[in-house]
Amino acid sequence: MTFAEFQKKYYISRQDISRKTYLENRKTIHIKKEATAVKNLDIIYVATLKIANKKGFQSMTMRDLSCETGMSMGSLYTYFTSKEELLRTLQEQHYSFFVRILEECIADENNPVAKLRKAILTHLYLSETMQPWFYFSFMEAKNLPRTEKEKAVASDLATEKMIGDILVQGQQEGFFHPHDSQLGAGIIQAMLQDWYLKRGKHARKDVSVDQYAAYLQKFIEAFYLKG
Amino acid sequence: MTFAEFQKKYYISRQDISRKTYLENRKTIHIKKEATAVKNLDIIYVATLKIANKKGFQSMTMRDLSCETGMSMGSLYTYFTSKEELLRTLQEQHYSFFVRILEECIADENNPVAKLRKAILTHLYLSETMQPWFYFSFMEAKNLPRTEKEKAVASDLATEKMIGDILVQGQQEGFFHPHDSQLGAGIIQAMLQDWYLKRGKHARKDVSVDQYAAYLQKFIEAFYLKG
DNA sequence: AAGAAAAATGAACCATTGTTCATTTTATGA
DNA sequence: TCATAAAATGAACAATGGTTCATTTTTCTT
Repeated sequence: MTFAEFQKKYYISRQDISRKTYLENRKTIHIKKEATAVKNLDIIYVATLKIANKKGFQSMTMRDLSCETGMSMGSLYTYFTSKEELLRTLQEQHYSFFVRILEECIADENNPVAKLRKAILTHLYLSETMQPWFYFSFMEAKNLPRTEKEKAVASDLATEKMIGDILVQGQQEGFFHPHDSQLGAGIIQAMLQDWYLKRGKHARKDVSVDQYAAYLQKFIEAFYLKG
Repeated sequence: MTFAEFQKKYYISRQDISRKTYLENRKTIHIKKEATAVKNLDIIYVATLKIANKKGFQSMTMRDLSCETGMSMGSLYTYFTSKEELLRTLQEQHYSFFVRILEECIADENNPVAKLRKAILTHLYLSETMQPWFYFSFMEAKNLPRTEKEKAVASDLATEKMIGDILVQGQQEGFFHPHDSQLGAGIIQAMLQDWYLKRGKHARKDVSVDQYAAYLQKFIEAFYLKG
């Protein structure tokens, strides 16, 4: 699967994240019409990620957000009860979207070599699709409220464990060299993170996600794959 | 060279960073006795990195810093003129320390295989020695004042270029496979960054910097080294 | 088109936080 | 031991920024 194919298959507009936000927070969002709420929630999310990724969420003022979204202060507060609640909801909704797609993608492969390839590819494609949130999630992790912070840490470990498990399986079945799978998983994860943390650099070098994925693949397989 | 040997050879107490800060900022630091200034600057730097790495520099209040250092608000302001100036000085002084040691360490190797090993090892050892600052520098890069931000970006690119140059040299001299050296340098850098960005995780796994270095070495050489 | 419901507005409020400075405490040296 | 310089103090000030709500504007319905 190429990135173009991935986008076609898993394309879900950003608005679907806003829609779920609205449906799950009807009590606190004082807007009656779904269309209005979804449209504005999307604007707020995009603006928040844009500003926060430039100057940090703490440094982003509600006036900044008001300016960027074109909405008044009071209007913003009909969509969430506080700045912290905005952070919480944004994180929660994007995270649950990420988990859903990831689980949908993986698990149909069985051969460890193919499984590793699929896992790496899916992660890269997802982080490409949702780059602003991946970056945000990494950089703001320490500022997240408790529950969301724990989810972020758990998600990080889950990703690492997923890769580690594939490495272990590959070793047991004789496909991979018997290297330390924990260290290996950590390093592979670091390579995956580099893609969304250094997006600007990769863009400047004109490296596509497919080129990056192919290079990673070769790099990793040179060390692990037997024969 | 092991990490223990590196520490012995390049050990410079943190106070040397404070001392240089004092000597270069005598006009703004309203303290007459060097010993007093150096001691307190060190306390301030350590506390700042500690708090900022936990909650972010913007979220750190001067009252937090006063509490952590045990110094009064007024006292803090005899060591720098503003919170931003503290950030600037801290970054500038640590960065110049880092560059000095890095340049001292590298450049005596000529064979590209040895050179790559030395570069990786030195970077890991330095980031181990100055972990709080490395982490800080990565996470706060976007909040740094203009000059310091540019230095941080330049430093990042310089590290990548250094690695890339070694890869190119190795390819030209026939030691390395002809892989894309730019992509390779970026990925190696990502592996190096993982060491100081995920310090807690590595500590929990009881991985020493020497173990990590050895693993990286093998990983990278499996892909690049011929034969 | 008019009335009612929904949505948006932004000035005002107040807690927080960077910064200062008149005063107190500590260190120095004769 | 006392006088003076050095250093530290923390309450007070001013600006910033999150939050609210009485009012206005827009949208919908009949």
